[in-house]
Amino acid sequence: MSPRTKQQFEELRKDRRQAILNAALTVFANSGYHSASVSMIAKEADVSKGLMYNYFPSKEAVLLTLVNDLFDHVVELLRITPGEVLTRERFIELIDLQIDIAVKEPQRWKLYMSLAFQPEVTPLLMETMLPKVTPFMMSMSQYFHAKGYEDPVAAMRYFSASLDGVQMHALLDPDNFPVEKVKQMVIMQFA
Amino acid sequence: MSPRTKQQFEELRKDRRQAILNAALTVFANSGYHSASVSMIAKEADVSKGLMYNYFPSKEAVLLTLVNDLFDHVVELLRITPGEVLTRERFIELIDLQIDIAVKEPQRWKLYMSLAFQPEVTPLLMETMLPKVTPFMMSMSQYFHAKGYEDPVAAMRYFSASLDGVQMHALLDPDNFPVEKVKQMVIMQFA
DNA sequence: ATCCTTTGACTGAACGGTCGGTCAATAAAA
DNA sequence: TTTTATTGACCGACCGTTCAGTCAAAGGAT
Repeated sequence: MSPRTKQQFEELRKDRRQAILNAALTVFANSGYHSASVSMIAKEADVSKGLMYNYFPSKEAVLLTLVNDLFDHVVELLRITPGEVLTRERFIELIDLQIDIAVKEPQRWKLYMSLAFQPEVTPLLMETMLPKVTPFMMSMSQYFHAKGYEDPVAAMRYFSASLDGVQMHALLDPDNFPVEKVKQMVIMQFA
Repeated sequence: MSPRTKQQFEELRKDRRQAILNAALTVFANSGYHSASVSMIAKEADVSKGLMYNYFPSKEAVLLTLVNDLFDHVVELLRITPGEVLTRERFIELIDLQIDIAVKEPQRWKLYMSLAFQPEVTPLLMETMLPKVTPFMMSMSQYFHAKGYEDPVAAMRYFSASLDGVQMHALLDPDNFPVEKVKQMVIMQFA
């Protein structure tokens, strides 16, 4: 009744699935979500177009999977526990990690940034993003509160806006943007 | 032997052209450049699809015109003269103006931001942008140099990254982002 | 007044091409 | 034979773009 074992199939599917995701990330990051075609992704993944639809129900589903994986990756990297109280060292480490993500994984981060202003995907983006970043936000404003800022929430918003700006510029001009120096300035200012 | 006068035609064309540009800005800002179709723009402008091509050679040309107009608008608003030496008041005014652009003209600025990560248009964008923003950059780093920063260029890059981040967040969450408070914090920090 | 000619803005059907998505047929393994 | 991954021809929809033709307006001629 069963040719290959369930396990064999599962492993096969897992690998193929990942190959497709990797290819999609590359193509999306290089061409942008809308300009990237399913055929391009299939070719990049060395797979037929049809097979894509055996693994994902739609092009959009591929995108959402990628974004979800990205957020999970970030959460795991930062290891923020809800309600965590930040020491100065921890705060500095978080700045360091956050900026490094953009530098070390430009593809993933470019994709994420490029979606921020694509109105038809932004709601879906926010939906999966918000619950995962709120603990981070909370700890941040708590940190600023402890530092004596009169409006910790505003400080937190300014801080995270600055961080995003730095990531953005680091991505758009990776050869000239002085990441390390800027990182030090961010730390000087906020920590 | 003569139909409408030259002048009549010119005025007519000027109005229609602007109507098309306004419609295009709306549609581009709401749907993003790639998702927006020429038909959508035509409908928004109350004009036939064909007429669009009487006024602009291509969809891309419409976009480039919009972007160019935006930059001219910004240059005129900031009134930076090449080589200008900034006083503290002037520097503060520039911060104020820059952030206000994003708040007061969200459509235009959203469009501009959404293009930053659309790889096939970015080169064209940079081409028309760079010569117009370099005077600004120069004056900035000169200001930081005068303030005694040891690396004025890095400071300038950090500063403009922060500004972009603030504009970005102000656009993405206009209802909750505390623009005025953040503006004061930017001034406190950099001026 | 009435025609007639000339102009260029304007329309909408149509074009070649590409898109996301489907599906019948096949390959391969047990 | 059964099961499941895999293929690529194929579909309808829509894309940006083109173009043959329509139309209102204005002035000269009658």
